[in-house]
Amino acid sequence: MSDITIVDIAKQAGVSIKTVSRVINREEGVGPATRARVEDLIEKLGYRPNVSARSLSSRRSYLIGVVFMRVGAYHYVGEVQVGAMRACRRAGYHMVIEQVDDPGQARGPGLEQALKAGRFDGLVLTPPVCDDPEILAIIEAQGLSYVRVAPDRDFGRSPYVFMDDQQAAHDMTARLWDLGHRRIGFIDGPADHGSARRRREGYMTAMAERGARVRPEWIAPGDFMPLSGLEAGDQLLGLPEPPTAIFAANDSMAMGVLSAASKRGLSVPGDLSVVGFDDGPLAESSWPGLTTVHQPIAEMAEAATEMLIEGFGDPRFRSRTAARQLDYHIVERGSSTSR
Amino acid sequence: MSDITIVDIAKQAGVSIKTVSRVINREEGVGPATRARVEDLIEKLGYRPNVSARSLSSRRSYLIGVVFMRVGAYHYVGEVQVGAMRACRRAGYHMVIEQVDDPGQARGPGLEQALKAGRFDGLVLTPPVCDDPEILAIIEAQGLSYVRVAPDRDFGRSPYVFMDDQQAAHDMTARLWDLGHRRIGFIDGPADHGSARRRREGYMTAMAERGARVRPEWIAPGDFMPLSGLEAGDQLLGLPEPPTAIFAANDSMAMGVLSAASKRGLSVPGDLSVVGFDDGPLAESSWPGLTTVHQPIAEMAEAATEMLIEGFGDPRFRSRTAARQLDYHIVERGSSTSR
DNA sequence: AACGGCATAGACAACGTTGTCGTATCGTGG
DNA sequence: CCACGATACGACAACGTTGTCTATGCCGTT
Repeated sequence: MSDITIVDIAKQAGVSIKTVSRVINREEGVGPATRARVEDLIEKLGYRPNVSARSLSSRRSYLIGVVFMRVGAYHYVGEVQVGAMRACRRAGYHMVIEQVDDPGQARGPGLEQALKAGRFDGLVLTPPVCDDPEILAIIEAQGLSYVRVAPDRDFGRSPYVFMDDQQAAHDMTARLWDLGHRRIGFIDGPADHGSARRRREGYMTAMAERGARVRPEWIAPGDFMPLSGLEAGDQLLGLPEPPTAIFAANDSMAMGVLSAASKRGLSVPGDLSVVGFDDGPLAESSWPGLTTVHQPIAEMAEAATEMLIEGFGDPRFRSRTAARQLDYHIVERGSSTSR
Repeated sequence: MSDITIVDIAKQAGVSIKTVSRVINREEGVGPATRARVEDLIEKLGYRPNVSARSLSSRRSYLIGVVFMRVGAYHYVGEVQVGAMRACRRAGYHMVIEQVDDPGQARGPGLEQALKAGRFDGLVLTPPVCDDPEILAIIEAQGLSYVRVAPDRDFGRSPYVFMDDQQAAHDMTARLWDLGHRRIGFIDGPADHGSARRRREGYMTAMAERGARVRPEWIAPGDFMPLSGLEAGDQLLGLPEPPTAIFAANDSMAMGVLSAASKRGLSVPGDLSVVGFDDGPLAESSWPGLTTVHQPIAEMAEAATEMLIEGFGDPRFRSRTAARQLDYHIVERGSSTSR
């Protein structure tokens, strides 16, 4: 156990504990010589301030909560954690993760209690938690700062980080077009899902810009799960004039399309190009590898955490509707090729 | 912000703060009437003890660190977190996650600093961190309690939780045998990976018990990645007398085998049965669904966290070589059938 | 009646840091 | 040479809890 305290450092340096405190916190009012002496001692003894004492006194916990819901892909949450962790480390914060299993649980012993315990200097919220009005209300009632990652609405409610799903889908569609594909199918996501909607619109816009008439039967419904991709793919490939390329609104459904193709004995990308959206682990591990849009999830979480930390001390933080946009990019793998 | 403190409760209840403290901590020495009155008041005012003050005074942080390395599957880490979170919630602990990106980083600003800050009542270590001697040394130097999940060696070094990989692989092999398969291929994992070795041994034992001679070419090398599964599958299916069933040492490689089969125009499970190990998200999302061994990852992490929390206060905790074994089960999906 | 023991409760000092305010010391301008 | 402001530092009281020690009341026993 790290038994040395600020008092030990102060004694050995021949200064008061307050001076040591000043050095630790990079406050001014310490002469260069004194500062150096104290810093050396801290280094030498391997002293680390006790975080509990620190937060008790300063009313800051140096703790950031990352709130998420366990839906579908572990991948998303995992990437968020990686990014948030990077930012936390840099700023000397720790990261506590808080899981909300279902909206009802928010008021149970879970989230609310955790928030009330007086921890957390701020929160990073990920979808779909960041769009849950009940949870937002609880958080705001506690007076906590928070930043949202890829929120779907209430953009003015807090700072947030996002990427342009629509433009990304547009680019991907344009890419297929440039490869010579003209009959391009699209597999939609859940109806109430904002990202899914934006992706569909990107597809539609790109097609329209190129003077292509999107036939209604080219757009098949899906729910982001692989099985729905299989069914939708089956449906599209069963058309009298089937598409030569299929753009699924996420990777999982694209995987389903690969299965559908294999069921019909079609080779990918020879007979059919398939592209997805997300660049999750599935995209790499499928065969052939999936051409898809890379979402910078870790980077978005990192940026969000950064914004949060920078905003501490600013009382008007919550109303500052800062937003940061990050870039996607298209990852070319084996599942798409020119016609 | 939760501005009410133990003092407010004490005043309103007409008792001393110490008595309130006793109620909170379920200590004895409080009369039933007093206890009830205090409890009501706590409930009514929504009071939650300030964790910083608590840990400063009690030298307990009510914080548990989950240490992991970001390798391969998000799924594993995700499940670990789910399980550990359950145990933490029950016991009123919070969960801080600490990522070790590579062994070298352990001594960098990352893990060691985090540990020194005097946080963490204990740690839960997951593979492969739990087998890293350097990291274990750092942790032990801090005098921290820890429990390992599925360690691969040094079993006497700390309490741990595990499942019987060998028996599971044995059962799975027996199952294929009972379905009528006689030529059963096996795709191995990385050479230095303990679980992989145990799974192979389970397969070998089961075959041997049934009097089957395992031809060397039935065992193909792999590295737990899907591509290696594809190659190994290709190799096995290219044999003059190809196996009728392939058992891959993990799900990712089993996915590769599915691709290999589809490349050769073989239908699964009609022409070939394929089974895996892990029951990760791939197993559900593949087509056909993968028959596989379900590893109770979340449950193992939960048990480990429980052991950790129960062990607090026991100074000889680390040397208590308690171990808890959890059960696997086989999940039947569409990728295997009788011959 | 006196006493010991138990159940219940409170007073007070930690815990290790930061915030507030006070005080030397020093250089500088008048 | 003095007044004065800046600079560098320290004393001391928070912060909200728990740990330790002590006090009170009540019961049963002798």
